[in-house]
Formats: sequence, structure tokens, C-alpha cells
Amino acid sequence: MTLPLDMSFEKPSSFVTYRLAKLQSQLNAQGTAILKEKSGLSLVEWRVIQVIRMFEKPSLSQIAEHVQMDKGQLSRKVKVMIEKRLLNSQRNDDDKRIQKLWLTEKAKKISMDLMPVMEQRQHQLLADVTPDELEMFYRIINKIEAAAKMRDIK
Amino acid sequence: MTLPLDMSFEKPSSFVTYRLAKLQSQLNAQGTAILKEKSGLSLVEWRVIQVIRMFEKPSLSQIAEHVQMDKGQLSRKVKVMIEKRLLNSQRNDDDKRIQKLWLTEKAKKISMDLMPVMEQRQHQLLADVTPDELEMFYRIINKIEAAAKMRDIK
DNA sequence: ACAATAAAGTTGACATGTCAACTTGTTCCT
DNA sequence: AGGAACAAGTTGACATGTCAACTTTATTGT
Repeated sequence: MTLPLDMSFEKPSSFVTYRLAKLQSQLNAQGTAILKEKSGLSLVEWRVIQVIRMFEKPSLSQIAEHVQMDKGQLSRKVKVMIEKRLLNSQRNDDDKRIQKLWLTEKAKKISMDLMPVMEQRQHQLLADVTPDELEMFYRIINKIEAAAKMRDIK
Repeated sequence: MTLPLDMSFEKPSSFVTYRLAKLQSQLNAQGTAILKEKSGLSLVEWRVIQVIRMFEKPSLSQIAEHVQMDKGQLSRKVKVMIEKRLLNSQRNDDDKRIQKLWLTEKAKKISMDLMPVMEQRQHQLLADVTPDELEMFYRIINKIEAAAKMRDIK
């Protein structure tokens, strides 16, 4: 077993959170490694590209909302992605505060090539999880996430 | 619903991972906020203290293993925690590479005061999750984590 | 015994994340 | 119309995470 001492917390006050943190760090490491091997993208770049694919020339704020990222951080990231010729941008005519963003052909190609790999990864991650289990998994995640929004203890 | 667009990924290649990432970021934000309000500790400091409580004067490497943290990062963090009078350290006599670490009275007190709060938090997070669900939840996490250790896709 | 190897911990370089101030453009309100 | 409040994006400061090189001490294999 990989976590021999987990159960030895006499008072496992951070058990779920600790467990999830470890899982998350494994998933990040794996995702990063795969992307590094198969492309030049970072995990964040991959997510940004996926979100842009879902929208009609989204704004930075829209992307930030969907990738759950600080807009300051995203602003810098987008700048780099434009330099790397992954994104195009143009100011919006109606509302000149807004910067519309879309994928270059290069980014589309990378995304298309990567897609089967990332889907395969997803399947492998869930290979031993039945549909019923998965549904319950999401349900529990929703419950915990809702509770995590609370700031008051007791 | 908090994630209205999740389901609109026609090809949800990063669905589980995306879902877990969001949960994780909520949990981190909550944990950080609670600790900030109730003490001067960071999440990492809290975890380090909890791990030290479980051991007999552990070494830095032992702690690093259990909090799943880079030892370089931990080395710096420990230095700060010693300056903040949370930890004491002493070189081991037998093996002089090893630095033994233990809690100061101050850290013990903070930890004791915080414990009920953090336990309460844990209970609130899991309030709507039945024991059966929780067991399954951990089982699924284990499966996904095992799969996440693989680096080969296909 | 002693060279090669490895473990513990430190340090540097650099990427990523978080928070808040700030600029510019838009909307709201009267 | 015109000022207050707000939204989009940028920037700065600083914390945290990641990776690899390096020093010192132990262990291993012959």
C-alpha cells in the first residue's frame, strides 16, 4: 500500500483533505509529464486551449472563470501563449475593454493531436471505476465542495 | 448549480481531473481561510505540525515524505518555523546528517487549540456523506491514484 | 580499508499561484 | 449629461511549488 501511515493518525483531522491533496498532486504530475512528452504545452496551457475550443472567441475573464484561474495570472499566461503563436487576440468593437481570444492553426493542430492521448488517459484513470461508482463519486465531490464553500466552523 | 458549463464539454477529456482540481482549490481556500482566522499558521505549517505530532522527533525527510512535500521546500519552511519558535531542532548523534525536529510548547498549544476547529471542519465537510459513501469514495480515490502513477498512455 | 554509491539536507533558479492596486472603458442613477 | 460605481485587463509584490546541483556524512561492495 502506498500510504502506510495514513491510518496511524490517531486523530485524522485532515484525512479527506489530505487524501485529496495527495491524489491531486499525483494527477498533476501525471498530466504534466504526459503533456511534456507529447507536446510543448503546460497543464494550464492545455486547459486554456480546451476552454477556448468550447467558446466563440471568449474573453480573458470568461476563460479565467472556466479554468478557475486568477485573471492576473491568466493575463500573463495569455501574453506568453500569444508570443508562442498559440493564441490570437483582438479588441472587441462594442466593448473596448474586452479582448477576444481564439486559437491559431498551430494550437488547433496540437490540440487535435493531443486529444486522443488525453482521452485515453481519462479512460485509464477511470478504468477500474464502474459507472455507478463514478456517479456516486461526482455526487460526493459536489457535497464536499458545497461544504467547502462555508467559512464558518461550528 | 455552480458548474453550469461542465457538461457542455462535448469531449470532456479532462472531466475528472478538472472536477477534482476545482474541489481541491475550494478546500485549500477554505483551509487557508480558517487557519488565518484562528491562528497565524499556513496550511503547510499546520500539516507539518500534525505530522510531527505523530512521530518521535522525526527528521526532515520523514516529514517531507508524509506531507508529500519537496524536501527543498520543506527545508526552507522548517527554517522559518524555527525562527517563529514553532519547532526545535537538533542534530542526531548517531547519524550526523539527520536533523531531529520537534514541537515547541508554543506550537503544541496552537495545535491543541486548533484541533477541535479542524476536526469540526472535517465533520462539516463530510456531514452529508454517509459512511458507506465515504468508504466507496476512498476506494475510488485509491483506484484513480493508482492509475495516476502510470506514465504510459495506451 | 577504501572507492563508489547513496542518503540527508541546503541552496539556486525558475514556474506557478495569490492578492491587491491600478488604468481604462462601461453602466447606472438621478 | 455627468459623476459614482463597476467590469476587463494589466501590473507589482510576494508566497508557494518544482527541479536540479551541491555538501556532508553513511553505507556498500570488493
